[in-house]
Amino acid sequence: MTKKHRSLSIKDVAQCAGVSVATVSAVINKSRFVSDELVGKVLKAINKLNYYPNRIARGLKTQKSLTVAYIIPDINNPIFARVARGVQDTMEKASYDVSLYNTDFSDKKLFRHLTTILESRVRGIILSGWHSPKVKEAISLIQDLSIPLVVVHSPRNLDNVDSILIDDKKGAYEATCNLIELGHKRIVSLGVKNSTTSYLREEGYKKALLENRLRREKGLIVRTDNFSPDCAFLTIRELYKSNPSFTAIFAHSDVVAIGAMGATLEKELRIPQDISIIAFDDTYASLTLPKLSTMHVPNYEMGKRAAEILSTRLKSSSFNKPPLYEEIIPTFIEGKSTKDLLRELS
Amino acid sequence: MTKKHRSLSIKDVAQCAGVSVATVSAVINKSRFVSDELVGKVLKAINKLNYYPNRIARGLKTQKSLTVAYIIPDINNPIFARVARGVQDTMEKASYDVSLYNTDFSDKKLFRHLTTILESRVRGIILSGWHSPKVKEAISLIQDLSIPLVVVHSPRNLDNVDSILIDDKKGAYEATCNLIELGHKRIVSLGVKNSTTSYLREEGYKKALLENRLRREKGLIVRTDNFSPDCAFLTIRELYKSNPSFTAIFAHSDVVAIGAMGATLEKELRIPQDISIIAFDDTYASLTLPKLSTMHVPNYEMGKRAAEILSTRLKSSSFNKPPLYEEIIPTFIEGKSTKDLLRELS
DNA sequence: CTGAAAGCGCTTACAG
DNA sequence: CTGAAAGCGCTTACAG
Repeated sequence: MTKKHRSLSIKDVAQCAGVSVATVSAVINKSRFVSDELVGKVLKAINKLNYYPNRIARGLKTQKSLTVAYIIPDINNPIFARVARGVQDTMEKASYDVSLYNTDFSDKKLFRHLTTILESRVRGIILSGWHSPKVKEAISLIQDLSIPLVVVHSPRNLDNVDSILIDDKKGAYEATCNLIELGHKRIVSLGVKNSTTSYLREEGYKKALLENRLRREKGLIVRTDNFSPDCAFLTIRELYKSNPSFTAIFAHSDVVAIGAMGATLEKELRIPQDISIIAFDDTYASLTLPKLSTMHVPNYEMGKRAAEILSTRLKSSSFNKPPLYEEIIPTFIEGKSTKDLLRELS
Repeated sequence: MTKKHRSLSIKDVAQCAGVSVATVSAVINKSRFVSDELVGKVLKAINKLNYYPNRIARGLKTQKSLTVAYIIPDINNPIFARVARGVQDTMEKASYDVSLYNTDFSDKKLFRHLTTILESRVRGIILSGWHSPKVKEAISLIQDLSIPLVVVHSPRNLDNVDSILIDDKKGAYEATCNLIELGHKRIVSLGVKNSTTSYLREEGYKKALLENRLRREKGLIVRTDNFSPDCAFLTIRELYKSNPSFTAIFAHSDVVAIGAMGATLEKELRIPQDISIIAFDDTYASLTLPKLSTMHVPNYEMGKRAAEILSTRLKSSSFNKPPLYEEIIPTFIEGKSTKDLLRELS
């Protein structure tokens, strides 16, 4: 249609409206008073030409871009997808775009993306997920360029950066107490190897046993290879063979809980009549049969909060305030996978 | 640290290296020969200053941005999350960024985002998901500005735009045939109201019955209110009361299949011994107990393909080629939710 | 109340 | 082989 492939500029509008570019700019941005007459002319020209102001050029001139970067391991993980929505919805209100970068837990990808991000002169960065130790290096890189950064679901050993994360230990403590209150005494902790998150959840489990004067049995603390149902299935199947003396399982995530459910069913035990299961995350809990009781992690809200903090930092007034550190406590969601042993006895 | 809050420019580098900006530009972009000596100086300066070239400025000058927009209903839907990864991974290789926009099926949001997108002078757009009829208007808007567009999982009634979608009818036909081959004769079609996708899947179901000379029973074709397990649960529970004469269910998605599983279990029937279930999408199929047999939709690959097509369009040579229309056939994934009735008989 | 002009950080002919 | 200068599309003092 259009002969030249260049998109329209403010000059074209100015010419069409018979005014100066300064005036066009002023009416677009309402940055200074313009007489009704000229406003009318400009608006007419904009409509006639189907003109969209060029954000890029504006960003170059004003030295501020209107995009923020959101870095995660993988958008296919529902945890990050939910955080992402929280981030998007909030930044959108402040009329920012958000560009998404998946690292797949790879340092190489992380740093490659970081280069792009820094070249893109984003206004701020939100980083989430448990990356490798090198993430510290990445963070310094960002901070050296004094780009506002907030971190969610992050490693704990960071300081000097706004962080928002889950109180894993407390959540696990509450999950375990829940089981104990139902009368369970022999409770499995189904964790995952090499995961800080899982490590903390195990700590919470231990604390709950301790406080309730229950014996901690080494054999009931198991760790599977990764956050997948299949690994967890094998681990719990094995446990049924070697040490089938438990009545409940605290699974460190919904995903591993699903594996535990499979092994339990295979053993021809019923959930919750024979075995109670409580999970963590609330990603898939509402889709299982029976529905899993789980510790709900408010990922959407965490993303929202992260974006709010970032927005605040972006208003330069609060640029130098001390870093925020917010720890969110998961809440118990009752499903159908836990049973009250005491009620049965009475 | 840095006194001025402006980020570094090519000028700073030029000055530090004692060369002209043209030379700095040349070494960064390898756009013309530069003597080893000057290359060395420039590189040293870049490192010393910790300089990142400004993509925005480059985009302004070259009249091409390096970002594409990806518009979807909701990143929390695993279908779109998977497509998104396909898009990201592919665009990334071509060193594009992708900005993500969620519409939640709202026209208002769609058009608001579109404004932002057009102002951002993105290089191309990928649109996916079943939006309202207004999506046609959105598409013309994009095409009027001759911005390359490809559409995935889209309405079917579009022409003149690169499209990549699922052959729902064929997939459903194969799912149903699968059940028929296993000896099932009374098969439920569990669909969803007001969904084109589901409508097409129902067509495939009917075709399979017809070709296999099975009677089509009105009572076995049910439609639930939306793609949620709970609605499907109620619908199938109702069906067990009113017309419990079937041995298999073709569920139009994994999510509704989960509801059907719940109702089946509630009725104290076993899957697959008493009732076979086959689903569609392969979003949650691998997480259910038993694992659902399902029709796998290669969302990642579709996103990848969409991005490839977009990349090709971006090379202006193929700018005017006729629009592509690719229909992908889902593949059967065997789970544990279907049973061979015939084998039992023999 | 409005316009002419400088400049944001780049790239790219054009000289030399 | 390299530099000076114009210009991408804006915004914003500075005049008037």
